[in-house]
Amino acid sequence: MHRKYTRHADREESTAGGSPTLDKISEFTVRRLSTYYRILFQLEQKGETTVSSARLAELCGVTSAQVRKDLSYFGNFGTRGLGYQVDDLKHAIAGILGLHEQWTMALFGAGSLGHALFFHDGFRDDGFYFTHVFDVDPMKIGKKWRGIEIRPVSAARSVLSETPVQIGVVATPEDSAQEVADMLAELGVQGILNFAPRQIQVPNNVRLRNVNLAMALESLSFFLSS
Amino acid sequence: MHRKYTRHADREESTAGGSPTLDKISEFTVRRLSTYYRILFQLEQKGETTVSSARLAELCGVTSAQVRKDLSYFGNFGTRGLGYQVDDLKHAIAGILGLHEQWTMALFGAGSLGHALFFHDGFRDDGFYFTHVFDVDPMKIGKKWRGIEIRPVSAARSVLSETPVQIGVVATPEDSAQEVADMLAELGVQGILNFAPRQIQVPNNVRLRNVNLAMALESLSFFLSS
DNA sequence: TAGATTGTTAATCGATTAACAATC
DNA sequence: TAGATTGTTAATCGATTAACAATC
Repeated sequence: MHRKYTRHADREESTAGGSPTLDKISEFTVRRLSTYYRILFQLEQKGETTVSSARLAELCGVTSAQVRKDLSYFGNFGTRGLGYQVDDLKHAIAGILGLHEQWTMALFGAGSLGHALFFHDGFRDDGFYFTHVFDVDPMKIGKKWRGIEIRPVSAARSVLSETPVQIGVVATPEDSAQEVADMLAELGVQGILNFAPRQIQVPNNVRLRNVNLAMALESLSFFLSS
Repeated sequence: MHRKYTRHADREESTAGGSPTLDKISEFTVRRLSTYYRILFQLEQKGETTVSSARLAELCGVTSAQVRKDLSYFGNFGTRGLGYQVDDLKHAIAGILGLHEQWTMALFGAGSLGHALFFHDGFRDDGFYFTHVFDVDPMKIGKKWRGIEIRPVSAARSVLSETPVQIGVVATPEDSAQEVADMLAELGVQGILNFAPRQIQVPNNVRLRNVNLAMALESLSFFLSS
């Protein structure tokens, strides 16, 4: 659909009937695309209309060759001699990252982390919407967040069968993370974003991303303690 | 101190008078050490006393060679034929990551993200303690979190000169992130953990880690939209 | 046209892995 | 001792970068 794999797709026959070899793109490239996107956003706000790979690279802390290489996997977005149109490139990257679509998400765990995620503006700006919130705490059940009622986890299976979501966000204590993940997988979510500090197992057809808040601090203290 | 660089340190003269070539260790290795640490913690809780590199690797989703190689940068922690003592290895990795030390942190931004970070147990378990909280919102200033009073950001400079911290945690709106970072750098913090979705600049003597909550979702939607 | 900058190739760099001698 | 598993080397793999022809 929105992807164009100039090099790979044109060269060799696309592997096994299916989507165009997504796996050729590394996690590194995807992460950098997120960064380019954010910086382009800021450049646009500042009123800049064009940007070179060198300038974009400088702002993102990478090399200009890296920027051009990353983009080249998806198409030709620039003009030789001139650089890139900020708005066009931003729009193109949004498309590549899937941010033109609307994503629905169910939140598990309405503790302080769940609360922070639910009200995090960055998600909605990107097209990610929480449509359900579940918790086990009777004190929380029944409350409403932006009009969405917090419901018991025990109701999740039937609720989500009725009105499915694409992504499950796990912000429960670590003990219940795997249980929740199992249910989400069974219900057919496409992806799980896990904030519980525990390795969770999911079947192959579910995409998993783990975010561990302590890890960044541990990396920091490693480099600080010397 | 707690580091032993068998290969590097023994081979070549340690570069320029200083700590033993920390820069030889990649960010990848450090991140995996965090994962090993967490898994070892869980193994210990389950009562397991020894573990092989193969088993540890399986639980962490890496290869056994990777595990042994990562550890080999810091010393010999295992016994040929037998594997590793769970408690010893866990303790050794904690030392490597600097988790035996106590780290003091100042939190900037007492919004819902700041709140979640402040009350995140994982940090204290690792030896990271918030000792100060700052915000600009008059509604929040004066409140206490676990006995710590939320103070105006304008007071941060004098407060932190008086009682310094090692790490600054930025959970402000993105507009003020750079200002806060500048002040923290000036006050001589060693590291900054930034949760604001904005690239911030810091001088070379300050270690910076950015955590962008949206990035994990964007990576997810990239792989889902096909 | 001359200067600038892309898209892409080939070279380099660094991280991962396979393999195995050392040794419990 | 025989079997298991480490620590380490050398081979492989993949990601980054330098360089440049294409071209605005």
